[in-house]
Amino acid sequence: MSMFRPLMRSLRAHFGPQRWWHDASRFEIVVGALLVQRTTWSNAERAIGNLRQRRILSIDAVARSDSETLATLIRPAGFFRTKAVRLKALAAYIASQGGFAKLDRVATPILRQNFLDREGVGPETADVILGYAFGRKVFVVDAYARRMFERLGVPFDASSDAALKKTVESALPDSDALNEFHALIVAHGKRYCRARPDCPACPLRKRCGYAAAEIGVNDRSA
DNA sequence: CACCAGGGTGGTT
DNA sequence: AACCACCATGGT
Repeated sequence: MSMFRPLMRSLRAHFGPQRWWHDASRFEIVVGALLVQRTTWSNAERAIGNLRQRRILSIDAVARSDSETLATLIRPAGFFRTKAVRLKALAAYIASQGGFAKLDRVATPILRQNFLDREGVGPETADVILGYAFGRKVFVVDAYARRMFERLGVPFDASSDAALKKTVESALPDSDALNEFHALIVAHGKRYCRARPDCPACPLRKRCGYAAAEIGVNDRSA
């Protein structure tokens, strides 16, 4: 069951360190997590750049801005009207709870549910926030992870993200490792598996720098 | 031109 | 529970 560590090592050897949000503020991570939904990071980055230029990258500044202003600024991220309302509400929520310092005292399961209760924050976004902005020991289950593990023949219940999440969280030591693992899985997915069910160029099949046999699991895709 | 990207929500069957 | 339409920009 502990094939995740060797998998992460070979992914890192292949793609190098990812360093998502390495020099970003905690609130910027929250903003990024919401804005990047169903779009590219480059588009989300432009939106964040617009917010920064207008000095609207703090909890209070976003909470005080009107949705129309936010919508204009985050336009490149797509779904901008929807996201503007949700972003403002999310900032207002964090402010209402006394900011990050107070939220840091909340237990992970409770904190996760609190974020899930926000409009526009689903399982993946909540876990990105918990993992990257709060340093909680959380693994982000996304489409890339499910597909990769399925291809590798990792036995997991396809109907339960929670089970897979828990399994990976138990296999890796801390938040940093889980964050890096998720980033590496995304890097792999973007490079090789983008919108291709058969994934002809996928290194998990042939030209694999970290072949399934190498990490001790069965390769179903072969 | 079509298809998709680091999702989530609300409605229908 | 499994679908569906919708949200919308920017890249290929």
